[in-house]
Amino acid sequence: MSRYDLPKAYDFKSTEPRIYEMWEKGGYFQPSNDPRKPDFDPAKKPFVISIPPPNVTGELHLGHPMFVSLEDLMIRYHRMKGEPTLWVPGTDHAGIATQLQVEKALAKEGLTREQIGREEFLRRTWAWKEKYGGIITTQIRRLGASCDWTRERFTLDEGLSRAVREAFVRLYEKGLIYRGPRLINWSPGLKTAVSDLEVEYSEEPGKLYYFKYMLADGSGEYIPVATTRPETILGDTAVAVHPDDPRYQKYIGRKVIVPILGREIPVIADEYVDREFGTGALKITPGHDPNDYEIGQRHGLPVLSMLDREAKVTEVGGPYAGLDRFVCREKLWEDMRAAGLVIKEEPYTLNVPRSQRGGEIVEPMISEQWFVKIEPLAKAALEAVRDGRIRIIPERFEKVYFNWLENIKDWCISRQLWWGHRIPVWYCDDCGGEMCARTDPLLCAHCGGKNIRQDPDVLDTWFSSGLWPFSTLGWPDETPDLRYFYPTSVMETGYDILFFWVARMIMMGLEFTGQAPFHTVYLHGLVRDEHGRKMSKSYGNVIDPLVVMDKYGTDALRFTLLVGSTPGQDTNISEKKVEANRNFANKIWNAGRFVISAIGSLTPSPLPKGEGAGGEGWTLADSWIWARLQQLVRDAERLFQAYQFGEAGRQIYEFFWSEFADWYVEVAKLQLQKEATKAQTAETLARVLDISLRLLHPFTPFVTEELWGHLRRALLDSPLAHLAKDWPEALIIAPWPTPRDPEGWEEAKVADFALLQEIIRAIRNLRAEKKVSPARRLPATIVGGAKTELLKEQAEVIASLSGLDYALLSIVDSIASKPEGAVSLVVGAVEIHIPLAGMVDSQAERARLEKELADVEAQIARLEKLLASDFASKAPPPVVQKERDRLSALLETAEKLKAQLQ
RNA sequence: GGGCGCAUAGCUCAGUUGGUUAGAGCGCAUCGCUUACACCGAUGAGGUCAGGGGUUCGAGUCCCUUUGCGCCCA
Repeated sequence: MSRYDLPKAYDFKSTEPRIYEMWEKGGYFQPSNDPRKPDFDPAKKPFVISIPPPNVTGELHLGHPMFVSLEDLMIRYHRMKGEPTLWVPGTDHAGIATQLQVEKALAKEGLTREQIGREEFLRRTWAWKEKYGGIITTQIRRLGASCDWTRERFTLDEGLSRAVREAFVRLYEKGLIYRGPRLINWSPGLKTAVSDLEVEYSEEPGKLYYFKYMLADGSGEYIPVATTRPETILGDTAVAVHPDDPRYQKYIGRKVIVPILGREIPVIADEYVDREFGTGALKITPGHDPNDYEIGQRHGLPVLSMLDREAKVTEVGGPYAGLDRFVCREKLWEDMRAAGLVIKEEPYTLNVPRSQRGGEIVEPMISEQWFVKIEPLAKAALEAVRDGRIRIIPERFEKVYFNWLENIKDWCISRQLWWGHRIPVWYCDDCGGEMCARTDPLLCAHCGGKNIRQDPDVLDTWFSSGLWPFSTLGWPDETPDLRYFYPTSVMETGYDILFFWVARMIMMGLEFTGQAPFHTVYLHGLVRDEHGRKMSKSYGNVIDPLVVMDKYGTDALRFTLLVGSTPGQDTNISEKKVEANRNFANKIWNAGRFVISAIGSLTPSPLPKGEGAGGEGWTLADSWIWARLQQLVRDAERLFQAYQFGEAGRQIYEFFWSEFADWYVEVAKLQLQKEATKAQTAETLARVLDISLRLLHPFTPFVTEELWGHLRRALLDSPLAHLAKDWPEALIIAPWPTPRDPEGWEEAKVADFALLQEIIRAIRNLRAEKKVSPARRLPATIVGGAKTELLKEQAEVIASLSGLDYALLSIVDSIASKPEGAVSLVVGAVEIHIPLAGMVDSQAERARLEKELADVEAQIARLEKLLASDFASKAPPPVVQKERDRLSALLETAEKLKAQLQ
């Protein structure tokens, strides 16, 4: 195989790993201007993204390729623009998820974490992380991610742990962290608190239970009450009615008796009560319901915890103590029925709070937890978006963001887990003192006692993720990286973690660094299956990105995700789409092969003068493709600036396939056969391919890098070596094409070429309709009118692309009468007569022309009406002119058609 | 209950300062292995841009409204 004899189909399997290694080893992922290096220039403005850290032991799913594609695209674009570019990679420790996996492994050995103890458990978890933690980053590499792996971080590594500690201590010292018993969401299975955000509500069929709250005075009177959770009766401390409810007003201030337990509790009045719901009387369980908790606070009601950490009934439940919450529900209800307290049950749709992790029913309960007083932080975060320091794309998510921050509740940050950042607070058993410290204390700061112990809880993983944009750069130290790369530029992630993560990063960034951590938030949508369904294992519609990449290549997957998505909008993916884009990668490859072989066939010869392809000596096709390419460069740049990456990709795709490959390459085949145009054609092919590959590189980095390398070597070995003399050694750092203003000649050339395309299409269409064999070259007479000169010049192109016989093609200014036995086509002012001896049915031919004339006349009528209306005076002149031009072309066509019908 | 999104060709989707006969991919039909590519090429069929109203010379695009689906928050 000779040097430029490339395989017929693009082989991504052998290419991708090789190219990635070349990039990484070549150091291209590291910023071109680096504070670690001696020639560092602090004045250059960098472009920085911190990766949304995937779970360290997580599995690759389509969400990863989505964010990697978008971020890598932005990073590559800015890198090619010559900006110092840094993409900081890393993973997070995913407290609950990882701990669950390790516990699962333990369970296989018949062990629990309590049995082996905290220390041993953590040792095992670290071992687990070492074993599986590299998988996800390897997979992210496979996606082509050009992040600086020398700066990879992990939320539990030493530096970041110090950042977490520092952040906690600062908030603590500022009085923004407090500990106390509050109503929180408790996960009985995991035995930890979870934050409000980690609870999802699902509508499920259930029952509404109606029963009697007997008056304590022994009158036999009762208040009917409805509840969805009868077991919580055991924790009731009041019954509430609406103050204006005539049914129950008389009971306000009196006492009722808790069923079975016999406790006396008051009847209170509160406007919160919805008179329409149930019976209009509400049982109040402050210990197990957020709304009841608030009512309880208002009325100073006692708070009873009737469930323990495992959601079993406590001693508050008297005879039911020790029962599981759901068993208790049944039992209590039966007992109440026996006691004649049950009124009825009816079917009811419940709103069941479930843990986002694992799906078990979460129990609101009172628990001693750590909280961040969030309001001051939220205020600052609101302000940063309101005043434009941070912009969210798409904009509508700003509203969502405001709404959440305006109604935010204090953040429960403690988790009763072992895997995570331990809360840096110690308690003294001697004096009861509490201390929060940056370094582990040995003695009590208050009494000097040795009997101190650290709070057993760890912090919510999102607490450390919130520090990510600056902790990864070295904070709290004023490192050179932090000084230069912070604030970062764009935060790109899914809209589903706007609250979880983005908002918290903004709050923390402002609080700890005084600066917004990034100026732009770009939110992508969720990836769904081809019919818009959420992917789920149980449904069996999960698409595994690794399988897809094995089958179609990384570029195909990336292109599919990038082009198929709009900011903030969910996107549906199917293998079919990826396959289509695999075909596109192959198209790029083969067009490239063609160009390279054209370059390889060159012998030294002079080139026409003039820059680009608009000047003297360039053919119409040369000028046309150059004009179109320059337009593409302008459009792509505009779209990139507007974060319209998908649209940019589509336009590049369209250009490459439908203009460059389908038309220019076809014309080039002809031009390459002639000595006079051979060199310039190869040059144009090379230049257009080069710029196209640069534009495509952020979308499909592998195939473009590979091909560009071949193109570069082919050029350097050819008489066109000067074209590539300034090119760098790899496409990844090749300059992004600079948009240039049009030079003035473009419009006419594009219009001329469009006429050729129309003529060629008309002839091809005729051939297809008349079933003329593709091999058969047809004679033709083209009557060009004002365009005769142009058509004569382009006769070979027309003949070649439409299958006419060049030797039997005559192009004339005008013609006395239509040739006998010929089929006639009309394209604007141009007539084409093709003799199709024996194939022309004059009857049918006449009908065809008549139909065409009718169409044209309908359009003429429409345009004449339009131009006679206010449109002519009110629309901008260029728009009007366009319609006038169109009309005159139609009039000419009609003219010709009529003549033919005579 | 509040907020947001979506509804465009059989399917999946583009269409961002409103410009006048609406685009792509897949699928479908007919033809073709022409020396870059059958992971291809050529040609074609297919749409009252969810319904109604309004603004405008002009609306898929802006405003109001109805219907259906989805999401977020409470």
